[in-house]
Amino acid sequence: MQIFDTLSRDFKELKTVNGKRLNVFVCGPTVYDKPHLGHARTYIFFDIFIRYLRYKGLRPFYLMNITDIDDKIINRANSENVPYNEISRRYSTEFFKIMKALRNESVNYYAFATDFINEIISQIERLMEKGYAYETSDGVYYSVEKFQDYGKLSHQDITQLKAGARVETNENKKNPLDFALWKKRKPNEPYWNSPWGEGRPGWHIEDTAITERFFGYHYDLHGGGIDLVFPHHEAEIAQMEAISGKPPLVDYWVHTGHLSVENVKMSKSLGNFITVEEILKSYWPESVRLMFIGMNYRDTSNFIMDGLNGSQTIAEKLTWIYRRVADTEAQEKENYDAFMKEIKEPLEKNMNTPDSLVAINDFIKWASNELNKTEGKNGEIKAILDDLDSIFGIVRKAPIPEAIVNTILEIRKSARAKGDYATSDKIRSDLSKLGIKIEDRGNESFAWW
RNA sequence: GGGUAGGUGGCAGAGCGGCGAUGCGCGGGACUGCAGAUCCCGUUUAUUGGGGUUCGAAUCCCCACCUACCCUCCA
Repeated sequence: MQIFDTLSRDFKELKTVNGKRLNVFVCGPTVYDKPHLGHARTYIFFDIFIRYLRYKGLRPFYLMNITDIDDKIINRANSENVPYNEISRRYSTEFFKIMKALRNESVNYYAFATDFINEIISQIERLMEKGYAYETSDGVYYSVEKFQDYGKLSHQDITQLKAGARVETNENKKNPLDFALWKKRKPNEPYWNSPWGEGRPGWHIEDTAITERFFGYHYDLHGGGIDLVFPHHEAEIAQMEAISGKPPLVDYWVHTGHLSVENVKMSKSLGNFITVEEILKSYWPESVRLMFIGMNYRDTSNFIMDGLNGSQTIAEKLTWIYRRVADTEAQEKENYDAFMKEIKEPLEKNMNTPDSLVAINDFIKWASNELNKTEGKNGEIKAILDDLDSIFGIVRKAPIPEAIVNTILEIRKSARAKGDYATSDKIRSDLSKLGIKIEDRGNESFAWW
């Protein structure tokens, strides 16, 4: 399949160097607040990407870091007057809860930065030995001028960066672009011991320490939000390739576009951050996923409520179909082959999920028609739904006590037979409030949820 | 100022040299006790602007304008 690589600015054929194994690292969150829709966008995309690779028969190892020590975490801890690790524990727990709620289940391992302090120190020591790092009164810094390729990922010219950028003022640094590998302890800050005294790791070094431990000097694919390209991923390249002397760090750099809300950039100051928690109070995770499937992952996209409402409609159609065939045995026959081909093909072209959605809609239309005519195609419909769910996670299979629902339907049926529509309508509307929809087809009724 | 990615109907969003998809929304009809779902029809000239290449351009080239992201933490 083809995938767009940020470094080469081109589509590249995805090849593995290790048979079916594919080592993948995606930048996880800094856990100092609740996840918002932008996080959902990025992590749902990578979840579907990995699910699809597995569906294809590859064996990706999906590694994600959790930044559990950082200025933001410390600030939040100070403002709440609690230890830093209470903040990181609270919001990492929240993050995992949200990931599960969104049906992002493909991560193999979450690596907490603070569990890799030894690896971090080891990397900094090696950078010092090789002359890429220097110590100052407040920390250890990476000297970007020592690394010839600095800027290659974001296609920046270091001298140009100096020219216009607002750069942090730090008298101790040789170059304003130099970034911290180790930050020496200030009063009331958490710390670990190191050859440079008590302190804590810089942000960029966490990720290379973790990936070196799991994957070594080189791995297949690195993902994250577009905003991380510079300086974060640039710094990762500088660190690991300087240490190893064996570029490249990774073969494919994959970045997701940002999400705005009702045409306004999401930001704390504007107060328009929409948390995933809030959205999931009113919408199914399947709907949220379908909404993002309808967007190209690389585009800067705009979230509008109408769009999510539309996705909810599609999610409900899929569920309606699923309920009708839930008890059927899956059959992978000709219609299954034809629809799955149409659905998979766009994914081969840089995960063009909007085009897959077209094929999914074709399937919905076909399946609805078939279900109105005959039961002959139910097995194939079931097989397609199973695959759709394993690739995209968009088929809702909520467990509801069917026996009870069926009993209620029987009661309602006799009410209708007597022409007692007041009762039958009340049952219908009450169940609807519980998320159970009833449809009448002649004398018989069908329930779904 | 520098870098990068883009500009297609009310909204979302494909197509990337040869009738401009698809979904949502909206309008109408069939069906229904009603509703929902489903089905059918419609939504009349939607490709930022201007040049160029070509028999033919949304698609390739040039110019302009506009947008987003990055150059500070950010998915």
